[in-house]
Parts: sequence; structure tokens; C-alpha cells
Amino acid sequence: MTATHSSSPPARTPRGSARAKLIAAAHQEVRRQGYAATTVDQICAAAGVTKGAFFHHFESKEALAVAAAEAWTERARPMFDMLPHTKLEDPLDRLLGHIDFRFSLLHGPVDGFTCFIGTMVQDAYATSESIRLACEASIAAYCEALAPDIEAAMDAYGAPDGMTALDLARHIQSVLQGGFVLAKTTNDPAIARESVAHLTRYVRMIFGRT
Amino acid sequence: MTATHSSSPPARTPRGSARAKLIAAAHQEVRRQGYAATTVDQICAAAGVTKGAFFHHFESKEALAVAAAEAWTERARPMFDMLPHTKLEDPLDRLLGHIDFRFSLLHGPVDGFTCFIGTMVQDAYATSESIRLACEASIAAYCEALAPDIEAAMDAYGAPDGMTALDLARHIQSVLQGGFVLAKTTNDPAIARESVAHLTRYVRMIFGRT
DNA sequence: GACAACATACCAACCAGTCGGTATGTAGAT
DNA sequence: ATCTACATACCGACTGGTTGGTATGTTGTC
Repeated sequence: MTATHSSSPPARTPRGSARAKLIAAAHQEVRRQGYAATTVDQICAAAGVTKGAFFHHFESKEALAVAAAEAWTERARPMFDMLPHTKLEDPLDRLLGHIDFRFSLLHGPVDGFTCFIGTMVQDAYATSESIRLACEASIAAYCEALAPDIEAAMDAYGAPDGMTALDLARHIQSVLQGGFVLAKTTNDPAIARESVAHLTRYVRMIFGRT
Repeated sequence: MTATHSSSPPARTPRGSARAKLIAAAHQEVRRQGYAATTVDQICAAAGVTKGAFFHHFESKEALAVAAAEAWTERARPMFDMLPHTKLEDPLDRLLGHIDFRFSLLHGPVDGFTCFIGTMVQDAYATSESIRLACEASIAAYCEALAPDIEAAMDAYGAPDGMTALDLARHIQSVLQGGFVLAKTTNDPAIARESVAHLTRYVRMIFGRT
């Protein structure tokens, strides 16, 4: 190994990156096939590491799933403070901007926009309580991040009796998750876009914005 | 074997019932764990038959899944012509009655009301085209069964520009599927009921029924 | 040189599917 | 009516490949 410092180094991926790559690979594979159908070997192959690395960083497949759920929550955070629409003055504009943003993601291949959490919880909720709880926390975090703008919109424009901000946030999440499921049946995002369009109309009607 | 003709017979399940029992077992098991996580042995055990019977009636696990999807569609049919609300005169009443009925199912343990189709398509759409198509057909059948009442309500009460009956039917299905996913995260149907309540409000607002 | 970050080789359990066989029904000839 | 010939329904041990996980070796870094 004389030429270590010049010419092309072995192009090995940097040491210490295996954990993050495994989580990214888990997101990708589980979104496509669900949790149970995704094997540890598949995740390792997609991440470009070996099984040794996998079990060095994670106690089990289940532990990776929990870590991946937490990472997914973090990944979603920029949606709530880094995007242009979050800077708008009117809270209803911010809310509608968020829904529009989610709408705009619904293009291209289905595995490109589906939700890791929603996919995983479907076939793991009954078999792994720790995975279920991680998914519950992730969804709750999303809804709580969405709630303040809804709350402010309710203050500014009023809202139907008995409706709460968290309520509506969960409904928004519900429509998105349902859209993902339907898009998987048709293998096409159009059906999900339709549904989100209904959601937009509903939100506008609630707050009286024609 | 002297007492063959009297006392308790071996109580064997009737010949010819294995196929139906396997499909029912598949519904139950797949709804709880998803398609990939459910093993053939599990389905056989739940159905009370052996593997021999399984592969006598179905060419493969995949073939059973397709047959079970078709059976699920049939199982849903009575929702559209046997229930009291389907006899109402006003099409909007029939539509709202249907949604109320779906709402009323959202009680008790999660595996009691979730959708076999929605659960299965999540972890099989990318790996089995035949299963995906069977799920697509089942969802389409549901939406088409729902569409006539929506169409009639649109004729009677008017509807927003650009909205179609099939559109709204798919949105209803979307909210239900999303509700199932969220209910799995919390292991509680309350979150799904909330979402369907929003759906009811939306439908009423669209057709101007306060 | 010690420790973290990997890689390689391996294993026991499990899985979908097979196969040889049995039990039960049924149609036709006699 | 009964016997033969055949079909359908079902059984359960077995198999080849796969799976999550382990035990042990190697390499880079401080």
C-alpha cells in the first residue's frame, strides 16, 4: 500500500456512517415491503454494509425499527420550520400551505412518497409493542407540530363547535395515510391527490375561506 | 369400535368446508399481522386444517391471498343492499347513513374492524402484482357501489365544481383506511372515529345540510 | 495497544411448498 | 343392490432454501 495518499483511495465509505446508512436503508426497504417482509440481509445490502455492522449498532431487527421510527420523526421536522409557507403571517395560510406541500409530494413512484411509519405499523402493531409505541409517538409528534397553526386559525376565523386543533391535525394525517394506502392499490398517486384536494376544500370550508 | 353408531361422533368438521375456513382464517390472520408476516402454517392452524388441505385448494399462498380478496369484496356487499339505511328515500340520507354505519363499526379491539384489503396491499403491492390487482379491484368495487347514492345526492343538492361521485367515494374510503392506520398506532379506535366525524361534517357541508 | 467499527463464517429455527398416502363420495356396469 | 373404477378432499412427514442472530476475526484510530 504505497500509494495511499495519492490517486484514487479505495473509495470506502467513511467509517462511522454505517448506522445512518442502515436507518436510511430501513426506511427505503420497509416503505416498499413492510416490516415483516423486509429482511436484515436486504437492509444490509441496501446500506452497503455487512451483518456484523448491523448487529454492532442494533441489538435486533426490532431495535433498528424503533430507531428508524425516531429518525423518521426527525426527518419530518424541517417541514414545520424550514419551508417557505411556514413564514406566512396568516395561520390559515400556513396550514393550507402545509397541505399544499404534502399534495405536491404526491407524484412519481409510490415508494417515493409513502410513510415509513404508516407502512410499518400496519404489520407490526400486533407483534411488537415497542414498534407500535414508536409509531404512535411519531404520529403524535407530527400532529402536535401541526396543531399550533390550526389553533391560531381557529382563534382568527372561528371553527365548528366541538372541534379541536389536535382533532383536525389527526384528520389531516388520516387522509394522508389513507391516500397512501389507496395509491398502493392503484400503484399511482392520482387517487391520493384527489383525496388531499377534498381535504383542502374541507379546511377552507371550515374556516370560511372560499 | 363397537359404539360407532351411538354416543358422540368424532365431531369432524364437514367435508368440503376447508376452503371457506382457510379464507376466513386468512382474513383474520392477515388483518392482524399483514400478508408477509402470516405463515401458511398459521392460517392452517387457525382454520383447523392441515397443510395438505391448504395446497389442495390453493396453488400457493399468493393464490389464497387473491381468493381471499375476492371473498372480502363479496363479504362487503350486504353493506349496500341489506342494511336499513339503504332503504331511505333521500340519497344524501343513504350516504350519511352509510358513513354512520362505518362509524358504528369503529369500536372494540383494532383487529375487529380493520380492512383486510388495506392491510394486505401495504406489504404486498410491490412484491405481488396479482395481489395488488385483486386489492385494486376490491377497493374499486366498494367505491362504485357507493357512487350511485353520491351521484343522486349531487343531482338533488348540487355539489362543488369539479367534484365527481367517484371522487368523493374514494375520499370516503381514504379516510376510513387512514383511520385504520392511525387506530393501529394508538391501538384504539377513538382516533378513527374522530376522523370519520370530520368526514361526516365535510359531506354535510358539501351538500348544504347543516 | 486498546477500543470501536466493521467483516466473515456459521447456526438453529423457520418457511413455503412437495409428496406419498388415506378417507370419502359417486357414476356406471352388471 | 353391489361391485369396480375413479375423483375429490384431506393428512402430515419431509425438504431445500431462508431468516434473525452469534461467534470470531480484522482494520483503522486515538
